[in-house]
Amino acid sequence: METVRIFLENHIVGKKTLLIKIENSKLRFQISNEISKRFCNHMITKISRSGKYLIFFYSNKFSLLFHLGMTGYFRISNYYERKKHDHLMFYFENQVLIFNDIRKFGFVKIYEEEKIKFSSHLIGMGPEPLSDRFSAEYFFKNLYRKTNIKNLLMNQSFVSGLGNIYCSEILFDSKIHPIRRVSSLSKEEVGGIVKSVKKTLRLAIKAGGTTIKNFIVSDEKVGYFKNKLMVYGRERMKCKRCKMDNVIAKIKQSGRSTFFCSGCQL
DNA sequence: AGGCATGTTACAGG
DNA sequence: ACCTGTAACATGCC
Repeated sequence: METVRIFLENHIVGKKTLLIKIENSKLRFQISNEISKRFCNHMITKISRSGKYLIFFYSNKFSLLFHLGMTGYFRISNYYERKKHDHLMFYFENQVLIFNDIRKFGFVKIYEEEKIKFSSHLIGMGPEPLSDRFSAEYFFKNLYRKTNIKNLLMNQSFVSGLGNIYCSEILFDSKIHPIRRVSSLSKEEVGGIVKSVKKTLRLAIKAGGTTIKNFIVSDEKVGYFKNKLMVYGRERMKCKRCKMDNVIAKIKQSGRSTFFCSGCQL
């Protein structure tokens, strides 16, 4: 999401929205008809991100909160070319921004600028993983929780923005087995996981994010982190670290796939 | 053909 | 208060 934010910041901040067209209003939440009246002829002043949410700030002191769900993406071009599952178009002077979402788990909502931080979606979020607030000390204070390390990392109220792919990658990097109860983690292990979280995200952002299948940012060269994945999607393959054959395992945790090396993650 | 898997999260219920 | 399962939906792969 950070790479999506950077992409949008580079392309549409400072531009005036001339026309908004709703192609299909059915998303996780219905797209409000108010959107066109409210934002046409106003300028986008800033695009920020909170966890996996994006916020467009407009010059009229209103803002748009987006979530891309599993299959949502933005694309930009010089003219509109219709594609299946397009939901919303923002026309600018020489460009159009399109929000497309196959599975309709994403959404967009309108907020007054002052009120958005109190939105039910943002209010309970944990610290940003790359901020100083997400530290070994913070982590250690949460080891009383009664869950495994994979699910803790996935919990957006513990730390915001980590998705299913990154959680497998992070635990591989820290050599921690995903089913470990968090109460069993030592101070050293917690420190290592925090380091792996920051390292993995920094690398991913540098590589342009993790585009798999439909998670397209644009036609630009982005999404190359998928080429750097160490465990995700590598079931029964050789471990890239310990080199043992056929050791990458795939399990389910709370309904989500987890990949790990049964040789070097303890 | 049909069952299962897929990047997320809101909500219900234990 | 915290944790887990389920549902929302469309598509692709065995």
